[in-house]
Amino acid sequence: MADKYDSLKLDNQICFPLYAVSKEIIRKYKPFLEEIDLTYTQYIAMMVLWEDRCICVKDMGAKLFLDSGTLTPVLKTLEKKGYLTRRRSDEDERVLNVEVTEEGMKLRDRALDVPGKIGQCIALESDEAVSLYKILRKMLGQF
Amino acid sequence: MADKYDSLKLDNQICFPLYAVSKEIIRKYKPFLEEIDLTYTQYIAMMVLWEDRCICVKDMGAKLFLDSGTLTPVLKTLEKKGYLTRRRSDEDERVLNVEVTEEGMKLRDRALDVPGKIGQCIALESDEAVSLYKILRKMLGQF
DNA sequence: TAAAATTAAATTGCATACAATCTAACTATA
DNA sequence: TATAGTTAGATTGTATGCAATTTAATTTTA
Repeated sequence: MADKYDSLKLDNQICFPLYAVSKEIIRKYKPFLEEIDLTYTQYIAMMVLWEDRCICVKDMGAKLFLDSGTLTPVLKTLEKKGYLTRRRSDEDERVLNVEVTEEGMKLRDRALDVPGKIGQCIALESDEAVSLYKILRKMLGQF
Repeated sequence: MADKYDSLKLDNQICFPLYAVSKEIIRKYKPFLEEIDLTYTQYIAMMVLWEDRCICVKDMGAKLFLDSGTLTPVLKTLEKKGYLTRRRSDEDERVLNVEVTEEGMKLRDRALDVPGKIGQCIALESDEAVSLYKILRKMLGQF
């Protein structure tokens, strides 16, 4: 029954369904986020700003698990859209502070129904959602 | 305590940790997969071929949740590496059959220790791994 | 304090992802 | 059976994502 290659079967992977589910959910976000002219990456960047108002690229990267190679173009796009400003720190010129604009804060109200819409797409029992959340958070803590 | 914007906090998202954990694990794969000259996407494509030997692009896409826009260049790269052949079906010229080569099958032996190495990086209790797997599979089934 | 080391972003190069479009081939139907 | 519709892959364009490198600024250290 069991052969030495079982561990390489797609159905026995734990990472693959993680990868696939993640992509599929982000795909579900697309139509809702398009209504407020954001991509998923832009959306999570704005989430950070909606909470922190002003944060440097490094700290935002730490929260989002993204490096400057990814964040720089995303933040430049959001700046062009008028949702944030980018300004070097006065104390340390290496640091770039990203600050949400009034327009950026207004966007939050337009995003308010996105989480609910996504919740409807996922359809997990609440106990499943809780344990999924806990396990993922535990894993994130290990990185 | 609770405000109307709570649902938009990064810490209250279920998709974000899914997205972040998925990326971080794929990053963990990188050094192990580099030893056998594969990227993660190439690795899961090879996994399908190690099981099925010959499969068309559409069916592989259904298994991997990837479309031809992603798969075509991945399969062309794997063809260049000599791990598979690409040939139009005789019965239906629209269909492209992808078949693993002997060289591609040899690669499976070199990949045998990858799952174990990744398992050590993840460090989940076995009950957590089981419920994570079950929940993700259930979600995948809904797409 | 001058040189070395470190740090934060930006840049470059490569590999995905995916929507939208295109092309060729097959199928259904009037 | 001619035509409309459908299907499978490939292509195009845009947006990530990340490793590696670069640049400028700051910190450490000899």
